[in-house]
Amino acid sequence: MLEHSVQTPPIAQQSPLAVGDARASAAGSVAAGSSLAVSTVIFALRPDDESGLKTLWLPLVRRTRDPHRDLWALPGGWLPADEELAAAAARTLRETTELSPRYLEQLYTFGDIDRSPGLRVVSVVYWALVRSEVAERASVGENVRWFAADQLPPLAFDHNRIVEYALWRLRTKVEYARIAHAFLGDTFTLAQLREVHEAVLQKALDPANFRRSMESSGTLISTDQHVAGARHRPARLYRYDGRASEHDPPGPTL
Amino acid sequence: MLEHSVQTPPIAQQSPLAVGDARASAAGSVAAGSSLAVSTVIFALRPDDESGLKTLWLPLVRRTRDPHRDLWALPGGWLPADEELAAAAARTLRETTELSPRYLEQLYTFGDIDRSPGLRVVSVVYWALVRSEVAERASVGENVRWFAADQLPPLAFDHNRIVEYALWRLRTKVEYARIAHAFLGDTFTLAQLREVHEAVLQKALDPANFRRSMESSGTLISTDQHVAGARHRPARLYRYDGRASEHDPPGPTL
DNA sequence: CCATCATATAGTCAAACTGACTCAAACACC
DNA sequence: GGTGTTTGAGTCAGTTTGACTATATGATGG
Repeated sequence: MLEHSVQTPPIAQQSPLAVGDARASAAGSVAAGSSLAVSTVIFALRPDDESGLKTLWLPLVRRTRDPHRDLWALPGGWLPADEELAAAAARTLRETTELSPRYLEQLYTFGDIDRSPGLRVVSVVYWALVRSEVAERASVGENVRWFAADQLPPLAFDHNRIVEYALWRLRTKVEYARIAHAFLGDTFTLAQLREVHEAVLQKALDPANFRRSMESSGTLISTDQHVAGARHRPARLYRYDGRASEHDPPGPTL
Repeated sequence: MLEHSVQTPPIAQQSPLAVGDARASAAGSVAAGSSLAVSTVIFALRPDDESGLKTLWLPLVRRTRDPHRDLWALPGGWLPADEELAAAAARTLRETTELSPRYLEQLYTFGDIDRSPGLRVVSVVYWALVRSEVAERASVGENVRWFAADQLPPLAFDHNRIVEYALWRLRTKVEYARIAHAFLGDTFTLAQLREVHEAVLQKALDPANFRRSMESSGTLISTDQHVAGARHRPARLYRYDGRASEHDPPGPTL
């Protein structure tokens, strides 16, 4: 287990801003003068209209004021002084989708001077995963809409870049971390779990090899339940082993 | 190259604040009211006084005002409205150590409500690597001192936690990313590079296997120079292949 | 000049891991 | 009861990895 191997993580860059439905907007001046916002990239799996295969989708909100009025943007808002960062991310998620995140993690802090016209805004961006079935019936309104993650229109600020980075992170992380189950219910079949991996990685995986690697990962608990109904051998239901990963560092997840 | 394998990256948590020698300190109120600071965890390799082996060291600054007056803290300060985040990190690094970073990357943004008494402060924290030889003659004054990374005193705010997280990140990243050379000069022997890895990972590595893995990584360019003088076979000098990693996502490094 | 020392560098070997693939099991459906 | 489809077990070869052996080469000291 030495040095170099496969992938090299990212080193993103500052950039956008995030104000879905920001509230107060007076350009207050801090110690040295910057505004702090929190935004969230929310991923869910949905069947593509055409292929029927599941793909990644995310909700965006329409901006109702300048700058970038009428453009779509990531859900977010100014950080209240009395709210934790992750809590603010979870709240904006809930406000736009009426969902609770199954997984929520800080992505990156974007702070380029020029990413927002006029006011300097620093955005702490989180990324979240929500369950597919729940996302199906998630609220959609005039100013909230779900988009296929790889077919986004030009977004406000540099939110396109943020989503790109979040996608990169999701795709690289799903290969070594146990996060795929965040798209599923408490119990699931290996086929369902594999479907998640295939949707995220955008490539087919060998069922037998996938099974082998998941079983050897030690993160699955097999139940004695099976799903019947399909015209083939019933699949066993599994549950995720919630015990903390031995490799995590400092903090918890949420 | 499927799913689960070795390590699971972190999910740090909010926490500290960072004001080495902060400047203005009026508790200005932003859009919703938080102060934004930038801090940097600066790593260098230094020979341990006793063992002579190289270990990780980092510079801290003594706080000259409340809160936590006289405690040691990470270099940092308030974010000027007209300065990029990474630039602010590099500047505080330069101001405290008179060095330029060979490697600089955003670590995490800490923003727990209670991590600073009184004022809510959100700190964007960077981590940096500097060359060992240069760090040797780095400035040290009454209010700046280098500490062994694994023997820190209680620091201001939750800077202890930040350093722990930065250490975790350095140790996991050195195994898959090409960052070890940031501790070295432009050319180096494989023994020197291995020494860096050993110091960071705190374990001995097999010279032959290390060589094999580095050579197969494709990131080393062998020069035709050798270092003579030692009482053994001369070691070849190598240079790092600066071409961008094919696996990086969105942004550059700095 | 030669023996010795210490590390550089090359090569070997077996266990572990991976991707591709085969095959029996088991249920729905006709 | 036969057919179709996916589950779940197992095989096999190629690759990777850790442990280890062996040779190369210059400095040093007699």
